Amino acid sequence: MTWTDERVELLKRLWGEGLSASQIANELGGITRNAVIGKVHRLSLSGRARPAAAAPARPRKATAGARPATNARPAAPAAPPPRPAIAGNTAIKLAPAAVPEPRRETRGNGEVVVPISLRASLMTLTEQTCKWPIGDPGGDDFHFCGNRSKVGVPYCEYHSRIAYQPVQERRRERRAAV
DNA sequence: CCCTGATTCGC
DNA sequence: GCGAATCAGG
Repeated sequence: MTWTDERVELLKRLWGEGLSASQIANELGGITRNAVIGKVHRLSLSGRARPAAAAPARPRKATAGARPATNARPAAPAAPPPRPAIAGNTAIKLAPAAVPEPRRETRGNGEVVVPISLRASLMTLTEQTCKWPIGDPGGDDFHFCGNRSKVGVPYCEYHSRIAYQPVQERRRERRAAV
C-alpha cells in the first residue's frame, strides 16, 4: 500500500484521536499495524501526548549481520492518550448486564465511547471482535459489539449464546428425525 | 491469550 | 521510505 497524502492525513487524525495502531491499520486497510507504527515514527508523532523523553541511548547489540532487535523501549514515557471527548459523539449504550467484558473505554455506568472515525467504518472488525450488530442498521448509533470473541467465532461469548440459541430445540427435532 | 507501542534493519 | 520481525510490556 502506498502512503498517499490522504492516507497519511487520516493516519495522523486517527492517531491523534488515540486509536491504536492496529485499529488504524484496518481502518486504512491493506496494511498492518507495524506499517502504521513505522509510519507514525517516521512522521515523528509517536509520543501521542508526551513530547518529553530524549532517547537515552539504547544498548544496541552485536553488530555483524544478525538481526539483534534486542532491547527496545528506553524512551517512550507513554502518557495516557488524550481522550478528546468528541463533540456530538454518540455514546452507545450496552444492553443492561449484557456484554460481559466491556473491554473498551468505558465511562461511568457502562456506556461505551467509540471514536467517530472508528465507527465511521466497520469499526475495527478483526478475527476476534464480536460482530454482533447493535442498534438500527443505518441508524446513527449503529455499531458492533466489539468485544473479544474466540478465534473463529464471530461473536463474543454472550452474543454467541444468543446467536446459537436454538440448539436445544434442534436437538429435540433431530432425535426424532434420525 | 489477547493486546499495546518501539525499535531495528533488510529491502 | 517502508514494514516485517522482534522486543518489551499490560
